[in-house]
Amino acid sequence: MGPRAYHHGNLRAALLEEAEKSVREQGIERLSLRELARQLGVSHAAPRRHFPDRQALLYALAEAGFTRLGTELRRAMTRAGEEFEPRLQATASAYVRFATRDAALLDLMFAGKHNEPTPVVQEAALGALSVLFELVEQGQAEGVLEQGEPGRVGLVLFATVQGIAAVVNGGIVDASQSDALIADAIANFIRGSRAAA
Amino acid sequence: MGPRAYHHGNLRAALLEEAEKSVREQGIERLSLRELARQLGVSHAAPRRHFPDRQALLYALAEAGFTRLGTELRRAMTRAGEEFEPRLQATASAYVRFATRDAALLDLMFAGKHNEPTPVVQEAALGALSVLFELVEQGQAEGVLEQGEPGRVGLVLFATVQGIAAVVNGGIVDASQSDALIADAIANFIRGSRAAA
DNA sequence: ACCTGAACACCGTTCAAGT
DNA sequence: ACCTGAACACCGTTCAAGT
Repeated sequence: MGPRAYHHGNLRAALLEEAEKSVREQGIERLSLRELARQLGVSHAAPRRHFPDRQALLYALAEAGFTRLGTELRRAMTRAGEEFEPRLQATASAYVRFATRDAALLDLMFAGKHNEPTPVVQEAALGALSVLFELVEQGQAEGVLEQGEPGRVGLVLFATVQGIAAVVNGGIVDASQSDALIADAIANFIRGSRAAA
Repeated sequence: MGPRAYHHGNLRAALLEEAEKSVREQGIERLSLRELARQLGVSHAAPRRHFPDRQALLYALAEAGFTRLGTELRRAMTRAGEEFEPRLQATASAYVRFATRDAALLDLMFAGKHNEPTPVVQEAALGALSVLFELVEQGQAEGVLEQGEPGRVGLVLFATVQGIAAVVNGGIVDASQSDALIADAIANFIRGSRAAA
């Protein structure tokens, strides 16, 4: 099961790996199938066996991105202990860290508007975001957050972390202020959704 | 001062207008300088007089986008009357409307991470976003929002509306639920930032 | 099954030259 | 000052052909 030579059965995985690196370093627009093929030592037509066109590669990248995001969020959540608020803070922090390190990939993952999302990407997205909804359920179970459909307040939470990521990535706020913004926004979210006691 | 023929002194404005339409209909990736030139009946090298390269055109589009966003936000705010909460709701609504109608342009405006923002774009952005900060100041003056630096809570507000826009544009939530999400998120923001009374 | 090489229609960018 | 036309180096995509 060890990795074989790239152009002997492992080309798909190699393409994804190289593409993810390229997107991180150069952005989506600069991602070139021909350049990828060159770096992996195959002909420019070889990728077509694994990805029928450029868009198919982008979809695969988005799916892999959601999978990785999900595992990073879950790890951050579990490492933060059992208490609700630190858990939420840590998870939001992990989200923004992902978004900052892979800004172009995040754009790709949530492109959604200009190239309709594949069902398989949709599913991967919901899997990653389920961590946030679990957190909301925990908060509700502990009586910290207001009751009601978890979906409603979960959506507000998701919008909150996504908004922080967008503001940081948009260059509106300096990266050094990122932690402070996370703390403010999450504290604000909790206060706003707090159970009436 | 009336509009002269496109290829006689008005090419720059014509390029911007046509490019904005193209970005709205086809997204940024499909925007082609050669195609634009074709549609306007000039040679493919003519745009170069007004925009040294493709990126320069994108920056100009972003700047124009922020200017338009600013006027739309301000109009929505003033039309909503004097009361704080309806004003905030209306302004957030206008923001999301802009984001929905010009999703690709919004991406371009906040690209920031992968092509560093020009100072002139930065300034246009701050001008548009100043509407949000004014709203925060009004809320503070009326004692509805907590005191403290308006920048801090203004940033949280901005992250909130940007997050709503991202969630709606990302296809996570159906467009029909968009109004409900806005109402929820803004109400949540106000509760979370409410003055301790 | 997987890859190659040539071909096609497109790009952005550059530059000498025209008016 | 503003635009043209040819040229260059790159794309994504297609397809017959190789192993």
